[in-house]
Amino acid sequence: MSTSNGHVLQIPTTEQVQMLRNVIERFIEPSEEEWEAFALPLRLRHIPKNGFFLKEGEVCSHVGFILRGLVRYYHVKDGNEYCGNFSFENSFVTEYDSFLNRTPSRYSFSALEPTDVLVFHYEDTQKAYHKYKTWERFGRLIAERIFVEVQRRKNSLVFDSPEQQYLSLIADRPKVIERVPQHMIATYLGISSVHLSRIRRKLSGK
Amino acid sequence: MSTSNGHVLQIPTTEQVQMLRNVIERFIEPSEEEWEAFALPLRLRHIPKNGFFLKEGEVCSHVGFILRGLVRYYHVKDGNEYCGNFSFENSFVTEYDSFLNRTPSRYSFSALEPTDVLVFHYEDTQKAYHKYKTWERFGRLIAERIFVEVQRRKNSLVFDSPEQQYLSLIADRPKVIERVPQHMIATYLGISSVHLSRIRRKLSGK
DNA sequence: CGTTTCATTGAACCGGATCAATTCTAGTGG
DNA sequence: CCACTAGAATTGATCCGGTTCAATGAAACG
Repeated sequence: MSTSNGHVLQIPTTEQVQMLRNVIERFIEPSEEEWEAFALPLRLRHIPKNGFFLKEGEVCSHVGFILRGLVRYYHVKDGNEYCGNFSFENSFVTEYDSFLNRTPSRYSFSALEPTDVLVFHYEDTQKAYHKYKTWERFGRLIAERIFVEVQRRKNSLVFDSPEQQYLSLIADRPKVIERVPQHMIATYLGISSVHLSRIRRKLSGK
Repeated sequence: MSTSNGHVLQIPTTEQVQMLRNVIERFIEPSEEEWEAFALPLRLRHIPKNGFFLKEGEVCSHVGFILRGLVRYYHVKDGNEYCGNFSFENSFVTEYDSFLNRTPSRYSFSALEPTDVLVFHYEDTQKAYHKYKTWERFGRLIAERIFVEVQRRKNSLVFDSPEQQYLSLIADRPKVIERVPQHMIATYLGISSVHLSRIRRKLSGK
């Protein structure tokens, strides 16, 4: 089975679907019927290292749930890449702006490691929202959650120095430090890789 | 009638409630029963110029809908105020992080003009969410919308120069230029008021 | 009408960028 | 398994955008 983009989609295993269910049940408790309706259209997609979940200019048609691996999103400006965020296993990934408004994405999403993603299609999410109050609720809770997340990130960009932001990364998101190349972290922090290197040296001398 | 904070709350007029209804019906079409259930707990709150909608350290217990006036939110750091955003009539205002997670707000919200706000209480929103699918849906749509908004803003902070951001403000949000003092716009853009002044001079010379 | 707050302008200074050279590291093929 | 290579990280030297400090000009306001 494959999409119009040429991506190969497969039927996920029970274990894989269970990983997603565990996360979802932190938010809601769907009945068996509700769960079935939701889980049926789920597909598994493998993205090789440096492969794309979404390319700039495409309309984002899926929400992804990362089972394994690491996806970053970035923007290209003047030939340089600027990373917006990094997503790891057990979290969701999508370009919500493009997804919700059916407009071309200005950002690309690529895998920094071999990555497995459970995807569900735009039409299927909308159907689930319309048909089941539970899924409508789940959609709300997720949207609220990611809103708070990006709001905090925005405030951090404005209020915290690059050094403070880096320290917060170490404390709150060690996976980023461990698994993302340094020059990408630098663009995420809005500084040059040279400057990040100097910050690291300064910090290690304490 | 007044809250524990000492804010005076009044019963809104039909016209005032209608203003909110007009906005809401761009998203959903509630039945009369659904509308009544939602509208009943609505209260009107007046905030004088330089008065507060929410103070740093308080838990945000209301969502506000601005009928008239202008509210900004800001953070105090080293004795300086940094504005996060400005909200005008016909838009919603709340500290969603504090509101949803029942944690103290790190930001203050104050009125830059005499402001009238329709407020609904946290408990009432949660009741409406639980009882009616329509309101659950509305909550989702609003959360999605403000997520996209703050996401765009975050990206703009990273990718656009202060000058470009100022030009976007003029083009997309002229009310901010017209009704917000310049030094507050400067902190919103993350630059000093001196620098904003120079940007303006440069632009006016074109 | 004086007082205070806000916007503009000039001068000195500084954080972080850029440019360029040098390790360090990981991946590749022989 | 080692040698080679290309990308990644570090370090030094230089440069520039934007800040801070300080003074002046212009509104807003009691």
